[in-house]
Amino acid sequence: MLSENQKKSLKELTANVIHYILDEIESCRVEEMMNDISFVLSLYLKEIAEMNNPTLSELARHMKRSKPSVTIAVDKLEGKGYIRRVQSDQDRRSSHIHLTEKGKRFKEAQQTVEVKLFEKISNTLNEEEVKQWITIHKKLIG
Amino acid sequence: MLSENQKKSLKELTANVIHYILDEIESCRVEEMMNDISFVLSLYLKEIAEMNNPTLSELARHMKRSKPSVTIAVDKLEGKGYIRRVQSDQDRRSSHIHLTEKGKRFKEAQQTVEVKLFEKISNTLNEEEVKQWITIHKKLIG
DNA sequence: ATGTATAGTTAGATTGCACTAACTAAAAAA
DNA sequence: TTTTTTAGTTAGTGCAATCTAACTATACAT
Repeated sequence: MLSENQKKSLKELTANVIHYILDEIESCRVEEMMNDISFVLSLYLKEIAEMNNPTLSELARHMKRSKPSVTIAVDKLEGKGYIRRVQSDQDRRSSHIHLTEKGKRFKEAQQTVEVKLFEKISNTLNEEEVKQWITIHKKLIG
Repeated sequence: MLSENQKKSLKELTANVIHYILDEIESCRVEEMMNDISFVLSLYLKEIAEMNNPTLSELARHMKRSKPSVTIAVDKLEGKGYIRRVQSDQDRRSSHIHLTEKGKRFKEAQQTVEVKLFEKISNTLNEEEVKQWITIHKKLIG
């Protein structure tokens, strides 16, 4: 069992860790392309990057948006050069949404937070602590 | 030095940890009051909760928004019962923005992510691992 | 006391993103 | 073959959030 003091310290630290991560994410977002595309468009792009060349309908289902809304978002992302539509061979009605090189760069930029955390861990902790970190987080999220 | 395999594993795990946290945050937000106030209003409310009964101008400065924008946001939050304006004793032009009980409940709801992580750590890890977690994260964010 | 600066609001315009309804074209089912 | 379903777009609407400009009322400085 943890003592009350340990609990208090742990609570504060978890709060700080969350804020640390959120701040990192925020600063990445601001740096990257917040002046080029809106927050909402970045969510669409993120979802596209995570799915595997989805069709517009699949994307609409995943994001729980109407198809007209998604059409407009995809139009904008295509206009900005982040994605392109590639007509399906199987179904001539539908297109698959592919990331362009610019879109892939966005995806990498999104990963910056992970990379930062990874580097922080590699650079800050010694080997033993890294092993502990891995063991602990496998348990936590597993 | 870490081996290539260890690096790979660590990279994957950091990415998973970030996603885990983001998913938790997302689910909290959706559960709580996303049907009552918009994402943007929740950012205003969060900032108000973090500041100490700010005036409208102070809030505008902190959020880098124009005063008319903030006026409207504060009107909405007041209309929804999350905050109230309290006229300043020193300066009759200005009001301080106070959280209502409902607003305070929002603040607590925002803290749910931290609480969840705290509980996850307390419940999942043994005492030794908790100590390691604390040591490691103090180093990481310190 | 008079002039300038500050706190906040109102008015009006713009933009982004969401929706429904109605449509076209293709696919699937009858 | 004809009917029904599906993929996606277009048109039209509404709301949220932002801005600037102009305003009122108070505070501060000269």
